[in-house]
Amino acid sequence: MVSVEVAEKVRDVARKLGYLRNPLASGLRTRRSHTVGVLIPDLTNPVFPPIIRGIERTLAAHGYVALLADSGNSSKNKQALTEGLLARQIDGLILATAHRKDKLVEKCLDFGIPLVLVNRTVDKHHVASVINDDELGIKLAFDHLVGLGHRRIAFVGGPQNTSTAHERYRAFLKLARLAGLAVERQLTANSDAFTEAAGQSAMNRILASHPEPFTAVITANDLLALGCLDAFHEWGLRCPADISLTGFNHVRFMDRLKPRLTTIQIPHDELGVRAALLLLEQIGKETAPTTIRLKPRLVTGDSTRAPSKNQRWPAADPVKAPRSTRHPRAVLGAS
Amino acid sequence: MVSVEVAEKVRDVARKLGYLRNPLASGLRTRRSHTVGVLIPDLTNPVFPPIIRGIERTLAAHGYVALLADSGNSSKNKQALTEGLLARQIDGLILATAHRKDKLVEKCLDFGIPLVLVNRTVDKHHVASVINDDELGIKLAFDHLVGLGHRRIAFVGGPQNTSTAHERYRAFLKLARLAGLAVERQLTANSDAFTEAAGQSAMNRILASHPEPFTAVITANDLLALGCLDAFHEWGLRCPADISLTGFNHVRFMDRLKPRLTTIQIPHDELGVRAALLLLEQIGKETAPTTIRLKPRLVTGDSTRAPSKNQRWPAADPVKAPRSTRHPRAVLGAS
DNA sequence: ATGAAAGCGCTAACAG
DNA sequence: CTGTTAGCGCTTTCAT
Repeated sequence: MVSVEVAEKVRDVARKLGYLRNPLASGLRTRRSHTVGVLIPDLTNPVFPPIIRGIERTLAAHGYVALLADSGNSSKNKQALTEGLLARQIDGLILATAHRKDKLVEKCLDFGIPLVLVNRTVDKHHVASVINDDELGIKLAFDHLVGLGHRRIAFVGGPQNTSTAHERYRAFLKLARLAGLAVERQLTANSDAFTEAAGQSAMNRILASHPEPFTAVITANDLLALGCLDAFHEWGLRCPADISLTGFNHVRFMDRLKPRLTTIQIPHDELGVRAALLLLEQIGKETAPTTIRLKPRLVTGDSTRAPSKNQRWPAADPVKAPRSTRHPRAVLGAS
Repeated sequence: MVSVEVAEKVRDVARKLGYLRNPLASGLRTRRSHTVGVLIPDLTNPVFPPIIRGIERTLAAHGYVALLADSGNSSKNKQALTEGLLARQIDGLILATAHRKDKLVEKCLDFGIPLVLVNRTVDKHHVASVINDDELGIKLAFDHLVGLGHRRIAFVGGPQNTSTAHERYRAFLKLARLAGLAVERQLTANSDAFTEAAGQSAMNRILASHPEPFTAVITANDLLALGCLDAFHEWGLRCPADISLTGFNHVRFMDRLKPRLTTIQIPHDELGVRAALLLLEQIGKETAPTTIRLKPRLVTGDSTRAPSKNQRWPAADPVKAPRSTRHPRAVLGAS
């Protein structure tokens, strides 16, 4: 070994000459690319940026870099993009796109690449996952509403092929049963996307079934909640005067809406950080698949209040406007 | 050459065996990684996700993949992350972090790597850039307000070391001069970040100088506009009853705020798409640095209306609350 | 035309 | 312990 100061000098000169070690070449030899794939369903969905940020920051701190791929909610893309990532010799993969039964997840497991699911997981929990405690989240909303005196509570859920939507729906049914509330089929509607348009249409379905008046709605997602507000508007219902409403996810700016939305805050940043750490650990050495479940908390706005004695309730269907152009493009969302 | 069908068969078998060409190895030989670095200042700022999405989608369509790095607004990180990206043999670099005089941009130019700036550019425009036409944007807002009858208009700008903030500020001064409006120093304030907190404090400075009443405010960014709303609230001013307000960027959900914000929509997606295309072109062959300037458009909400005959105006400073904890963490924003 | 061989930049295994 | 060499998977060049 040469003296430390000479070594330092060499390094200095190397830097000055603009030498940068080529990690691709070294990776060719060591089969380590120090690169991780991150596949998300839709960057535009406000849920994901903070997660990605957490992932990226943590990876960078460990000398890794993120290959970002946005599937645009298309499973064809998912497939193709993942193949591209794998070909690029990524050391591991973080998927934010998982469905409850997910072909791609199975393939990746078969492939044997270190894999971590974030935000959503699969039914068979044999994959490392970092998710929100959705049951707790719904419980927080439910208890909050019941505490305010609500007894007839409706539910607007998301696509049941995602673990988040499914868990939230199940949690609602369970809590309602435990609390001794009659769970009427009419009072729940699951939409096929986590979007405002889908939420609006779900709430419309509930209201169009002319149920006995209910005083509160729990939704599985903030965007769905926004859609409910649109539906309320159509039917001449006021929030929170006639109906209380809760969201889920605490998307930015929700505290600046007409009624500030009461919602469930999930630790997005930490979700990303923990996912990255879990993956790095797995890359280091074989590990048994863990599921990390982070605790959400309730953020109270003013979209919830005690039920009113003289609730206004629509006598008939609203006059349909020619076309509600509020949501021109159906952008598929996610949670 | 063997027959086409045999070639096809071989490819099929190769796929079935799970063969994926290793682009790292081929890149070692060809000095093409088919990889592009994307450096952004803060993923959490709602301006960037759609830009990145546009970039990522376009790159993917051309067989490229994005190495995403989030500098968290720190220039040390910028430096380090960029070095990491360059070492990884990226074929090109997209920077969304540029300042008007940007050391890093100069370095990258010296390095000779294909470079495209997006959203913001540098003063010496010798770099390929895809930006918004900020002068036009401010003109749209200005003309809208003047058209409504406003004559005394204030301006809240952003950090003048970014081209966006600088252009918007200059455009405002120019338009005011051309329209023959007296431009009082008191009526303009540039904040040091594109955040709600910075906007609030800037508007507070203006109001605390006790200027002759003004009837409208143009801001250089939606988040700054939100901060202005907070300041209005502190001073007992109503928007739009007492003061009209315009934003800039058309951030999502701005159309659901208390007063729906009148703002300037810039084509974020296209910004990303065009930046990616410009970079790919440059990677293909040496090209003269172009600046692409995309056209924004006005989105009218109800934060703007004709000036009121009986405008309410604060007689004294507001009673200071112990501390406005509205913005606990100062998160540096960007535009 | 077809096939063998060299080498991209690096590291790990190997002699010296 | 130090210095040399082979080879990661691919492309390109050079013989055949």
